[in-house]
Amino acid sequence: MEDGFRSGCPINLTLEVLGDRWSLIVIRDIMFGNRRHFRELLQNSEEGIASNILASRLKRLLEHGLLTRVDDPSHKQKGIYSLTEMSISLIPIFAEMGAWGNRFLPVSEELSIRAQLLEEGGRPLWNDFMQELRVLHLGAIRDPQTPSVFGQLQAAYQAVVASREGS
Amino acid sequence: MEDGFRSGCPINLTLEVLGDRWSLIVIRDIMFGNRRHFRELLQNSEEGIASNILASRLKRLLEHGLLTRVDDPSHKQKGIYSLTEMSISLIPIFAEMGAWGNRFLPVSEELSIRAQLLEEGGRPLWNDFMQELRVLHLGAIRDPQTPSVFGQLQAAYQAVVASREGS
DNA sequence: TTTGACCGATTGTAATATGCAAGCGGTTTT
DNA sequence: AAAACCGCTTGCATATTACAATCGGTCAAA
Repeated sequence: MEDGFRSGCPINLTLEVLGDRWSLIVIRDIMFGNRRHFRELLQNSEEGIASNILASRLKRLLEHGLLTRVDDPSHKQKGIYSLTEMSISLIPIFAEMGAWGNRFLPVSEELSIRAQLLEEGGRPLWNDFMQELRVLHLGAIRDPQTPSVFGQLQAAYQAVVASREGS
Repeated sequence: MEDGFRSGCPINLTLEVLGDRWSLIVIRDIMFGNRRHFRELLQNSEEGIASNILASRLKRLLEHGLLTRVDDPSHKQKGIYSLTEMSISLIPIFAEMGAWGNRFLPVSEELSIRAQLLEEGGRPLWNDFMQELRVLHLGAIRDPQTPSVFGQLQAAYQAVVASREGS
């Protein structure tokens, strides 16, 4: 029974794995921002993660099976980080967290549009997005029927940014 | 713009408010365990929260509007902690976290049954439960039509515990 | 009316996590 | 050959956490 966890409660276990201020941020950036390299995650970070924290979180997420890493064939020092089924399955949690934050916290307009679309799209959209992430990160075969959710989210974000610059 | 938050992203903001190892545990115990006093939260804690951490989390959650506190008329030193609409609205997040933990982490049977029921019940059950929590914590009027979700979850938990003791 | 259990916290101390800046040896680009 | 970039580490200061003991006050029972 004693595996180092505080309790076997599903919510507690989820918190023990993901309940800190950075782990989900890293996964979010890989997932929604398609950042696949260390430097991409470091330099494009909206919240300004420190390099040592990023390094420790990537290591931890690898250990817990939420990410995988392969060498980048185009650059001997780069690694490519990918989501796993475990982290792709976090989409509903991200969607609900985004919806809750949108409702109760002082979100900025351009960063909230994706959360809003995910909430409105509901489970069917989440499933499409998860399938798309399996294609991107797990090498699954893409179904040409389903439109790209990733593209939709990006386009909506760009549209808000553009409209705000124009105003 | 500068309100002390790292960014205006809904997911980041949610993490800044709830992204630690204890805040959601405290809310979970109030919500699913109906613990309303400091000592109840402290002594019945499955994970063994320390008293100073509990005190600081309760204070923080009050400040963020996730809990309210009133004096207990039956005891001059006791306070009664209640959920708010903001924390009751966390039900979908708890449900999704529970479902994810159930699927990917080494949960214990008796503590996972409630997460399983919440997942199977889906949005309609969540809505019933949220309405029930409004009755318990916000003084809303109870609809005698809808059966008690709280009672269902408790009964299922007890049943698992009993069956395990019997085996 | 005394006693002992209980009340919501607070304090002290040590361990751990985080934030920040600089730098590592090496690779790739110019 | 020089400069930019690569993932990642180190050192150090600060903040958060864990753990145990304890606070002054309240309550119920003897």
